[in-house]
Amino acid sequence: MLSTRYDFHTSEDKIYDLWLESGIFNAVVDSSKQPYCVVIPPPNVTGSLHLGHALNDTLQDILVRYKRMCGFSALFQPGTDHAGIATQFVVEKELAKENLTRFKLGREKFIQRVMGWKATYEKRITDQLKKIGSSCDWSRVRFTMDEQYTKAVLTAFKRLYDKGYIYKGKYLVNWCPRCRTALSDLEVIKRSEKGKLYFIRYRIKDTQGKYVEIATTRPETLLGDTACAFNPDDRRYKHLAGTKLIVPLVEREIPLVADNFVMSDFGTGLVKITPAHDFNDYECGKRHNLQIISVFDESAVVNENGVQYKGLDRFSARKKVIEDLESRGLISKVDDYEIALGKCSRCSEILEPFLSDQWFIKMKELAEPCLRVIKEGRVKFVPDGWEQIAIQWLENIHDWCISRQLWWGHRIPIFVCKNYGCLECSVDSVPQKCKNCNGPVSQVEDVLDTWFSSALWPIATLGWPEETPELKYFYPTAVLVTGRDIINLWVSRMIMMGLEFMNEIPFSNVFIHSTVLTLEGQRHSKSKGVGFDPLEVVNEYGADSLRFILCRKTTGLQDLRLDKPPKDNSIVEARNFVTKLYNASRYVFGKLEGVQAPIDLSLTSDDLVNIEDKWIVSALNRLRKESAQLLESYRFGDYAKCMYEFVWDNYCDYYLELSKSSSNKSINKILSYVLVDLLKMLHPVMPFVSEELWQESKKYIKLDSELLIKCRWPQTQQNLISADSQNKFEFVVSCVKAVRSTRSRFNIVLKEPLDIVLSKDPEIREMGKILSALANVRNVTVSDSPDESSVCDVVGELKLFISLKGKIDLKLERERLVKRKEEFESRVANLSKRLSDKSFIERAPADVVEETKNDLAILEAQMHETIQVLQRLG
RNA sequence: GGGCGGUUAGCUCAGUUGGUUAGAGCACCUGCUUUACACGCAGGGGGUCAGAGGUUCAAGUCCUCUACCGCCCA
Repeated sequence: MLSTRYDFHTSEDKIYDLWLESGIFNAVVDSSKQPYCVVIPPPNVTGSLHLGHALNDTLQDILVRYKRMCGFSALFQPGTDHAGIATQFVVEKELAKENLTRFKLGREKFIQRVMGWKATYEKRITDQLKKIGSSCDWSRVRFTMDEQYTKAVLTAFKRLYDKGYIYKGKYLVNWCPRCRTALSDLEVIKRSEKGKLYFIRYRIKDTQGKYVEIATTRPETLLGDTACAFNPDDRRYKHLAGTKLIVPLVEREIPLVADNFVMSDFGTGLVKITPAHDFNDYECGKRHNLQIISVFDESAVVNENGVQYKGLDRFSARKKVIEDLESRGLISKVDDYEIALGKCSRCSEILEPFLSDQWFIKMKELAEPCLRVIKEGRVKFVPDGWEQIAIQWLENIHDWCISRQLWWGHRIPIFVCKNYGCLECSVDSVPQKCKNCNGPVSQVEDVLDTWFSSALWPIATLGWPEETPELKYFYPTAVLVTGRDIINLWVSRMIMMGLEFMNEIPFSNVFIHSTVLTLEGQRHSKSKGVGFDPLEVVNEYGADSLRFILCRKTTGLQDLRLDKPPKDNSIVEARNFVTKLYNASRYVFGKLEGVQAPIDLSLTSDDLVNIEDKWIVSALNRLRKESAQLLESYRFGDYAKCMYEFVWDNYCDYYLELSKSSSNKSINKILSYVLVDLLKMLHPVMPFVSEELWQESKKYIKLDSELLIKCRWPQTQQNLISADSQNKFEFVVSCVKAVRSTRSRFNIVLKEPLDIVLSKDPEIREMGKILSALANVRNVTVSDSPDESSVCDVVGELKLFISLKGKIDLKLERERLVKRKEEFESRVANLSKRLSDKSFIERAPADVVEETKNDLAILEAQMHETIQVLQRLG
């Protein structure tokens, strides 16, 4: 016999091993089956998984397990992402603890260090995924820097390069001075922060005391000013066009130009132009052929162009510049001002626009087909609406800066000739000398943006550029499950690459799940000590509980709030549900214990003797259809909810209770039949406990599969659905509720039997048995003139009298009935009013009018019955 | 500034194409050692559906505006 509580600690590892041994996770290219492939969004090898990963993974695993049970050949593709900047950042932090830097180590040794880190965290991540039950094909784990994967990345690069889509150039890019690399615009976090607006006086050349006043939020960049500008429509400055100004402190002569980008209502309407350190200024500089003077080095420290400020970091430089300006009386005013800042999405450092040599991909050609498949709905976003994020981005697409000045990543396969700078892209071999001039060559130092490699994830994990059987069979994949924050960074780019290299979309559906937040609305973050670690919850409550609650809470909302007890009891709700299922199974097994042969589940209508038997089997068959439909349409929350309600309310509260006194010889068969089905339908969301119970039930029940995970999803049997049985049973349940409610009102314990009288024969023969079992009703008789000491409830279209013989508190009962009566009256009034409204009769559809008339008739009857009962009470 | 989502019970959320009395879980109150389960059973209280206006015979549901919260883009 099983213990009263499910011991997930001993069960989970054991069950997972059982699955592993069975080989069921291993994907098979099987032409007799339909493929179903889900690629996991590869977690970064930076650290351990958080709740967001747990959610992401749970949803995918639910889909994969469901589809596998539907007979698909499933591949749940696991793997991890090398995450260039992020991983390099964490390893550099480790080095710092040892007083080391990557430069001290050198590129090769540094890469070794990172590889060590990767090995540790890749294992940690896969272990975590196993802990929460993911049915990934572990024989196919991929890493974005694997040899095969690297080949895919470099091949993709070369093909794009050969097509002329990749170019190199000196551009102003978003630069992280801490990571010392360029970033793409999508990796910039834009924030608005409190800052200052400085009003600084620039002397007009060839005058002694004449100044103009400019406004800037970054006074230190004046060291690199090469112009000042105003809007050509601004009357205040028109007359000064063409004059020269002198930059304070560096005493450089610069022109005053007119340019449309200047907003006259900003500051004084006059701005300084620093093309090397501001994106707008850079464009302005191009328009006016301005000189570009860079005053920072790659760490944002002032270089020799900043003369006396050389060696100061940008923040100290600002302080010093302000001091010097003030001492010269050149600052006329300082205002508070909200400034827009770009921060590094990895290390939060304030970014600096930086002029440097970078590699870019022309995006127009790639974006167009991607935009088309989204707009045509060939790639469908669920819940719908999220495609707008992609569309908006694709319609304003910018070229993509793909070079990163990092060491950790795929080194750009371009070789530069030292003589003339000739470029050669080579993937298969390392060129020794220049094709054109035989000069010595060296490879570009930069690596590729991580997102360049992850954009290839669906094709590269399946073996591209080789034409592997897996690629042919599993591509395009079925659905991509991910969060909204990487729709553009990742999803759109995967579609582009899929279309470019496979000429086919990578997935037809994109499910965007919620962002997991704490109850207060913060993101869970281990480093900030906010929220909790999913593994901690798995340890305390079991993987099935975590999976269930994440599934249950997956509705269409952009956020999902989840915390740990005692603040948030959701996880307890899930754990209780697991226990409930477990104990219901224990009950069934208890009944089967000692029965000689394992019970055969082939069910015929002969087995369904009682109304509750027909009801539960009918409802079960409806559930088979409903649960499948909900999963097919990604309505995870509703799927969990309908399973929960069926198990708890229908199966446990009613059917199990009734089975205790059932006269049906087939009762054990039906109990088992329903239970086995529930285990199957719960398996996607609660794989461990359902499999554990399946294994246990093998002792008593003839099952069609050794392992639950290998079972076929139950098919709906239309002939077993009976609306009539369900209606009848629901009627009896309302009678049960009426009796229970009366008991509670008059403090009549369950032990004491009650007699009831019905005003009409409801023609449900089993009613007495059910009422007896669920409400301890002794006798049910039919009469419309019950004894004086009865209380009455109107159930459906008849009256239910409960004989109480002196136990009634008349006053209490009268009060209750008056309240009842008033309720009926107001509802009757409502409906009569509606029906007496000519426009309602004329304009509402006939069936609605008919229905309303019916409802009114019933309500009136109920109201009259109630009034009668009241009169009798006196 | 442009686009999107949210606002329903103390909390977290459902509420299908408008149609009787707006639901669930948790929390709360009352009763119960009913041998599957106290991680339980039974009963109960609690909502002017963010606000204003409109469309309609009929609005939590459709339209407009406002407020607040969040996300994306500039």
